[in-house]
Amino acid sequence: MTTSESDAIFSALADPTRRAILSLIGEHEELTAGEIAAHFDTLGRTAVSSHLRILRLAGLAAERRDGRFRHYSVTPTPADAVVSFLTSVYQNSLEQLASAVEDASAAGDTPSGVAEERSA
Amino acid sequence: MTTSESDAIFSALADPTRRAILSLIGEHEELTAGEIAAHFDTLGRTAVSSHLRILRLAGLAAERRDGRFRHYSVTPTPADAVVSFLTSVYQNSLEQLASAVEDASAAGDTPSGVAEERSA
DNA sequence: ATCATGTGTGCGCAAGTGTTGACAAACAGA
DNA sequence: TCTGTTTGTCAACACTTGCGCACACATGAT
Repeated sequence: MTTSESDAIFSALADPTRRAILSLIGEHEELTAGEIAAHFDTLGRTAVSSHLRILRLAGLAAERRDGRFRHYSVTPTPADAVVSFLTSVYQNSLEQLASAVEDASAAGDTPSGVAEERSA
Repeated sequence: MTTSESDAIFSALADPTRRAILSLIGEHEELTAGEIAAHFDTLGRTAVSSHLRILRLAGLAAERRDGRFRHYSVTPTPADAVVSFLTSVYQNSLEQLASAVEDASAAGDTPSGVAEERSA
């Protein structure tokens, strides 16, 4: 079992633009490539397309082709590789992680924009 | 509000070597830079030192200076930025994430090596 | 004081990554 | 069929990143 899969995921997540795209898609159900590109005036369609390709290959985004449109959505399964990495490293503070997740879950708000760190 | 902090974290996590280092440190309480470097025969000490610097700047690893030694440990606080990003994107499947975390928490084993994806 | 050890840093090189512009493919409408 | 729209892909460029080497710094031992 190689590191290829978690590698792809973490690499994909490394780019702030891709995280922003993923967040953007997450806010909506589905978004076409054009809609996504429209949200980033500092970015060309080619760049967005490249990022979408990487997200797709990493298994973080799904593509649904509908005529000439391509609708993108967030892959329903949370990134297992991310979770298992976190649990392996932070096994000591797992309770904190779990409570943080439940906390955010309880909040259940509609996040707008890229996820930012809080007070930290 | 910049993306600087989560940026640093995700960038740091993007490198498989750095994830391996973080996992390695996580298995032990503390490790000196030399001990860490010794675990990677394909890697020079300089490279390890650079990685440790990046992990430190990202707030993922802590350094304790003891004489001429430098002991590294995993920062007790799990990466909040990671969690809040995941929760923002995967708010729909938050329950899965939470259960996965609790699952791993219940297992409570001593992971050896970098966290790998399971059957996926 | 001198030497040996543990470790970080600056420099240059090789490799990887993102962005852009131009082109091609798939499809809808007239 | 012809045209316009939506989108992906290819080639080229600039930028960034990781690596090893040599050196410097700090500390401990002789």
